[in-house]
Amino acid sequence: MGGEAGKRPVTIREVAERAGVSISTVSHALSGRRPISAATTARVREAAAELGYDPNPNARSLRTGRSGLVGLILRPRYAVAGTPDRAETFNRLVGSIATEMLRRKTGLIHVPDLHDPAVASVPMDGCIVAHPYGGDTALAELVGRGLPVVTVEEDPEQPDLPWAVRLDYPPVVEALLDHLHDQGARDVLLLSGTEDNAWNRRPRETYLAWCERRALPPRTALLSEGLTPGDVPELVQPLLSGPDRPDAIVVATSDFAPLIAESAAAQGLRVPDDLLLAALTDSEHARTSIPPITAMDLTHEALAERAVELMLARLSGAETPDRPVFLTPELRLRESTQRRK
Amino acid sequence: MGGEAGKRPVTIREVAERAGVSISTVSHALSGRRPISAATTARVREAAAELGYDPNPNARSLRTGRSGLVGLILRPRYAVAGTPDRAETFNRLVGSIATEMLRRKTGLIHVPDLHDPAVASVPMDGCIVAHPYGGDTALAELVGRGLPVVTVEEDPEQPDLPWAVRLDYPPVVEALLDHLHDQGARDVLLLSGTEDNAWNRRPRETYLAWCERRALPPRTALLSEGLTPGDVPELVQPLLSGPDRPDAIVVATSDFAPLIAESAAAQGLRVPDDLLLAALTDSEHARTSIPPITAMDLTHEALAERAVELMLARLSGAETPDRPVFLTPELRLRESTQRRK
DNA sequence: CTGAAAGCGCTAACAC
DNA sequence: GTGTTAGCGCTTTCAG
Repeated sequence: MGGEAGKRPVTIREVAERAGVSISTVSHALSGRRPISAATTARVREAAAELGYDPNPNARSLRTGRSGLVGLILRPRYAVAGTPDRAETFNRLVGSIATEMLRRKTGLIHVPDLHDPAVASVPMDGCIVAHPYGGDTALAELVGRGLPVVTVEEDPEQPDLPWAVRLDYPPVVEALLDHLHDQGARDVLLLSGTEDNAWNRRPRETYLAWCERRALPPRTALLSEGLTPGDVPELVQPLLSGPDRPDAIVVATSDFAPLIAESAAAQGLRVPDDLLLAALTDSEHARTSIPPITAMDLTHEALAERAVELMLARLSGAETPDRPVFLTPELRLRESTQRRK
Repeated sequence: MGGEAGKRPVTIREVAERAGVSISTVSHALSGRRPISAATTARVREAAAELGYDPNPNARSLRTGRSGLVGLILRPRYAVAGTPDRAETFNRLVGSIATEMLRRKTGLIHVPDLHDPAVASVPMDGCIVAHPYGGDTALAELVGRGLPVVTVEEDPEQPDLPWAVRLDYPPVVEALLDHLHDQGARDVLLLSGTEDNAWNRRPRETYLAWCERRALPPRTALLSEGLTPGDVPELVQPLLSGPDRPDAIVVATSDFAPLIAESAAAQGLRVPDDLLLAALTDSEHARTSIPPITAMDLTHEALAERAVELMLARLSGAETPDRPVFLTPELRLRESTQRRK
């Protein structure tokens, strides 16, 4: 207790002096890494407590080569730049990872900027990279440094890196498309995001394959995740007008789904009667929109739990697994894809 | 690129050898902290790039005494132990702080456990402590170490510490109580949480003062934030039965509000007709409950922004402010307190 | 069971 | 403009 801000921290040397022993004895008494007599240990502990000694983590890490800290890098640009609304996905993943790390009593560092030399680099023993891009540069950089990395979702160019937690999109996306087809959709438009990550790539691949199998012409377009809500209607408007308008839309970014529903309404199209609508991530917007919008829940809490587990296993020297961990997203069917009979 | 995991990191010494200069020249060429000829600088940069040199952050911090990292400690127990549902508040604050720190290009560390000696301590230049308890031990510990601390909400026992972002509860809680009174409530029950922090203390104080001013008998009870949803109904049931049941309830934890509405319904009481209901923090549960529940939004995004701003100012040597920063929570009036005429 | 001393990689005085 | 060197605080040999 007590003590004013800015005062010099207590060092091991001071503890040693006070306890009347050498600094190595202090180190060993406190760490228990070699036998020290009970009496000495007690004296050292007492001195340390009285002085309020707290070992300097930098000195320790410099010596041992480990910091006990894990880094976290969230790749998608919009995660940081996005509006508060858009932040839900980000918050959910970050919050889950932080919670899981706290449970495991390991510090987590949000890595500010790997490439900017003006930004101090970060003392981490390993790093979780979430939603890497295809051929991700940050990922390559870390791996190049020899740092143990675990990814949340795979780098789509390196899908088989074993230290990863992946989402198994195909069955879920197919289930969604089949559902739309069952509801009568014959002209499904896919609006992907522009970030080149697994979340945009895999569902698109599945969609194209599905269209081919069903002998339906694929229709795709892009809608950047970074758009402001105000931009969406005018981009979507043209897609909804004309005789060849789609009868179903699957949009990646769920925050845009309600805006699409509104645009449709402005053209006299009702959801789900005239247009089926689904999103590839879940959010409050999707749930509370009227009508509620069918969405794929990426189960961030589960992703976080497994990623942390994998990272800590890797740091404890576990064997390289044969393949990534696969999790299945949850399809949340709601009114927006349920045609009233 | 390239390079396999586990290989020894490149040190400044190797860069110096490769560039054919001394290590101090490398240091200065890279940091620009003293004039080095353009030719030498170029050679050094090239050598560093070829080798994939990344300065060891521990060595640097040990030397300079600063890590460029800020810690974050979230005090409420339920923040970590809570259910995924309860995590919304936590996620929102953590996500906002992380986002804000990333914008400011400063690393953020979630501090795992300050007291557990088995947990490595953390190299932080300062620490944000969110929602401290009355006479908070972690806060005292950090201050005792001389570490610059900024709090999100105040330690209720030390309300005047200037390095804090506080919420100005009284006017908002009064507005809520007045609103309930306007809607006919004459017997308002306050269900506080059990965490001894500002969020529980301040509204309670305001409530008691308000009751006295209105000459109404105060009625309060506790409902721990850590309860599982299943526990709530049986605890609330007795409060809702009998002739002296309240005609309005203000419950701190917003996740419990819908459960209280259900308990009321089970006893034949409708919200808002027979019972007004409001919560002291906002959440998806409150917004999407039927009816939607009036709640106080703690504006975590704003809290985060100001706290980060304050911390970085403090670390840059800004003067101690005269008083804490005050923010006003937002009252979200919804159907649960709107009596149908 | 305890002490002395090397050295982790870096920055900043201090020479030249 | 560049090199040499001390030393940040700790853990860990190596001696005793």
